[in-house]
Amino acid sequence: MSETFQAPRGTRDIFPPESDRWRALAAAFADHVSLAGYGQVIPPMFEDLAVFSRVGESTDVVRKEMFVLAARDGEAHQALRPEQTASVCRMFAQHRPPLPWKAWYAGPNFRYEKPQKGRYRQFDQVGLEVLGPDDADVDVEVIALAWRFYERVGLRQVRLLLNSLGDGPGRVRYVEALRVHFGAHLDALSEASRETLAQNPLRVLDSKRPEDAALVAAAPQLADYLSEPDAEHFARVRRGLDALGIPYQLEPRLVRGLDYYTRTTFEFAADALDAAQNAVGGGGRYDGLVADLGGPAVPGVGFALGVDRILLACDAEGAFPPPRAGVEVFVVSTTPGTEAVELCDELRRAGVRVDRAFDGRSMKSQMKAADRSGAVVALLIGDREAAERVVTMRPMHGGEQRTVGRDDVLRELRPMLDGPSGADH
RNA sequence: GUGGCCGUAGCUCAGCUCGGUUAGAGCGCCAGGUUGUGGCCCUGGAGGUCGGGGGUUCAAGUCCCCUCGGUCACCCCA
Repeated sequence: MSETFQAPRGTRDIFPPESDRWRALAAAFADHVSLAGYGQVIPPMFEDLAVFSRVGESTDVVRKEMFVLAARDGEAHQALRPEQTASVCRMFAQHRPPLPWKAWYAGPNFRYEKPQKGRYRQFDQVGLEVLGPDDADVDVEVIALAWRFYERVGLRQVRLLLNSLGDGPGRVRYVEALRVHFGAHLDALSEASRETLAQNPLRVLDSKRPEDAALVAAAPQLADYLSEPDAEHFARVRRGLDALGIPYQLEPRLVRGLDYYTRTTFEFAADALDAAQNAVGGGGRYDGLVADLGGPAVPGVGFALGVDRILLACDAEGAFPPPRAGVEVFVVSTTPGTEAVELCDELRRAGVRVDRAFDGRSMKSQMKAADRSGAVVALLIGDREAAERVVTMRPMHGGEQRTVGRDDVLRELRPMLDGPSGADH
């Protein structure tokens, strides 16, 4: 067993029909956000280490979960991306596309974590970002697009958690208040949280350790520290969501794992998901990130949705089954000639989905293969058919088989194939 | 990084408690029963260094130690 290779820890090999489902989900997302004017961007899968460092020196993502690439000189300057928001902002800072800039993306990210259900070292996300507008309506649009996407794939048991982290002076005062609050009870705080406090007091609120629960509950409320504009912004976000009938749950302790978030933050929890990792998406505003990456002071807001977890949640809810795949026609040939290769080629060029058997197996064996392929029709070419330039068409789900002229196959076949499920996807 | 549970055919598992002749089943795969025809049925076949290493023993899939891997959870997050 030690001689055989296997996929690296935390990665998975995906086969049909699951891979068909992945493709369908990505296609659904592309279609979904195209309707709202977003264009796809494809950033590289690795970046300068510093690009990701900007998302937060104090975060686990940066401190211990980065897949750092060893360069030839032995120095580490680059890393596989742990998320794509930073890459997209770097793209913006570098190329300066016109504002507002609405971009979506899809693809794998990498975090060096210990795997468990719903958490992998390579995981796929689809997401989008809007750079430029400061308008709360953009926050609403972004959240709504995520919410409607879950609806679109058929998920029902998703909860939207919403918070505002504030920004500017209010944020500074709040962080200071937290530092004072937790600092006064250091001995009551868990070891891990004491360390977090030194790095980023906000994130202590995120602690789920039981020993911290009382202190976290007694902590100052962020809402009391929001500046007037930030409070107004947040109110507008909520009003927009109300208008769209999108339910949300205010979660004052939702600070999220990346340091760049300001003001609106949100997360989507899949309640049907029987796993500890039940966040199927999240995002928020990051008004300072582009500037941190050397760009202009342009505000931004966006989200990322976890493809792996969405699909797990779909499993739990019986939603989004794999699309029909496979072929419609199967060619069975027991002749030594080129009839089968020619027939397959002709039909495929006409857009018919065709497979066949190889290695000169017996007709019985090939018929079994035809059955397994899911084809609606089998086309048989034995010595008799070859000699007479004809093909026997056998319906696989009942009906009389008949023999037609070789040149009439395509025309005779068409009515036997059930329309739309045919040539597309 | 820490902890619980689990590693026997391609897959799902029995056998391990109380060590003992050629390690089993179902499904899947291949072939035959029908010398040109699938699904059901019947028969046969291929396929396993029992995760790896060490130890105990006359004898280890079975007992002990180590190790690797998987999985779930903590932490954190998609």
